Amino acid sequence: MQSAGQVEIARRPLASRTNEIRVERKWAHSRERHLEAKRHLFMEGDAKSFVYKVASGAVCLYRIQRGGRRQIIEFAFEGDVIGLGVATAEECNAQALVLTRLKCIPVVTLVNAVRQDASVALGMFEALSHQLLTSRQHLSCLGQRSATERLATFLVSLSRRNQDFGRDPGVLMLPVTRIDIADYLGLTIETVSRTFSKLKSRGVIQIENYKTIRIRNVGELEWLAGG
Amino acid sequence: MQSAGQVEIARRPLASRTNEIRVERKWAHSRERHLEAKRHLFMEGDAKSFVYKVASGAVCLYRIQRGGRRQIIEFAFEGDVIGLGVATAEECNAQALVLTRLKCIPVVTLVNAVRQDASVALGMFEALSHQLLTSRQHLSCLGQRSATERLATFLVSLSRRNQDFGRDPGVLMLPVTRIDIADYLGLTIETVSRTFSKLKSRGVIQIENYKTIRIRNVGELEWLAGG
DNA sequence: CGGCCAATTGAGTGCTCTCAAGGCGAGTGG
DNA sequence: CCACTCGCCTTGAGAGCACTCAATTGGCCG
Repeated sequence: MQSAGQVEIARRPLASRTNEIRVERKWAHSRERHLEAKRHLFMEGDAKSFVYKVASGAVCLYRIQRGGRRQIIEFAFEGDVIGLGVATAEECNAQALVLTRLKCIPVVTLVNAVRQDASVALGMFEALSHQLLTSRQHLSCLGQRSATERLATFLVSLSRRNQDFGRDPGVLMLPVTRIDIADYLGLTIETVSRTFSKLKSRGVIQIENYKTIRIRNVGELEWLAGG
Repeated sequence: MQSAGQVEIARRPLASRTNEIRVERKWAHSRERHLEAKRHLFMEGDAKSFVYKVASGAVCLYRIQRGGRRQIIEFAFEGDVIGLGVATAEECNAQALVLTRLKCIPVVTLVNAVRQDASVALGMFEALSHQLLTSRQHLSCLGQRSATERLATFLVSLSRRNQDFGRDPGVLMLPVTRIDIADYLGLTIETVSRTFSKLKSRGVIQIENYKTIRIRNVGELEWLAGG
């Protein structure tokens, strides 16, 4: 299906360190904005005027469905980009979960930067590409997994994120309520709560308090999360 | 939150007719490949060597989970792009559902084109952006909706696609089996079948044969699909 | 006609949801 | 310091929807 040469070149595809640096510079020089917990960054249908990057805190992207049920599409934590895409209007709502600092680049500025500098374009492409992957993984999770597996998957992803940021992967400080978790995992708050209890009684986790979870058996948690 | 000027400029964002034309030219000059039904285009983990566009036929992108269950991430029909993203390896499996013709551009070629021509980059960005939107909509569907609503959503999306391609939106020629639908909607084949029967008995659809569905009550189908 | 595959239908189970009550912790006021 | 309240979480009981297992039907092809 392909020669060794093609594979070789494919190993350094659109992504690269250079892009990252150029893009980082853009973010570094951008304006910063603070958002209190529960405040909305934007609502579905708003004209898309900025692209954001979470500097600290946490934001959730969600959509409301008929019947008033809420689906959280994604949690955006430190380093995550929000609002990328070619649409002229926002496609979902964005709400801060806790006090959050955001880097903001006006779409106008970004479009110009993208036209002038291919590296910036590729940097954005990378970010978008990563979001697509995340979204598809989440999709698989919702389509196939039980409540226990979904929650385990969520906890493992938080643990991995801790590790990536040099924090203790064994202690999870949940920046979210049970309701948020439920809406993210496509469950009800009661099921999430029961599932936490089940994991606790199985000795997989320990619940220090509502917002702090200690992982006692990483192996089993990861097994439940499915690999 | 923004001035009128910003909104004005935001109305012609990264997407544009020019990009489309430049990108179309790329596709037009690309190599074509034929794939018989059930054949795989690529498997998860394969080195990413081409980006594809469906010229005719249908492809499904799927992942296998522990326990052997399959989640279909996306159906790719005529005009849809497959394999975009910065990863060096394929992230899911791609299998032809029927005899399919594909346009292929080597990743190497694409990367060069992207570096030289910002329009091509933006065209790819658009495609990726669209895929993200689709994926998120599908995610919401799986997270929140009942079997009936999910199937209705699927049928409505097929109907819309028919309309977009100038075909009769009232007659759906399913290029997929019940199993495919089940794996796409996160249901079992029996539930899909029962749901078809329910829609039939409610007079919403008419089942000409397994592969041909006639919509008898668009309004109710769209209502079930949730808007 | 018989074999095969896909789809349908039925019966029973189980996981998650709904509805409802109770517990925990923080903040407030007497 | 304690009682009260409020928000968030937990736990319980029962119902319902989708799943599992199993049998049957329908269409296609040799």
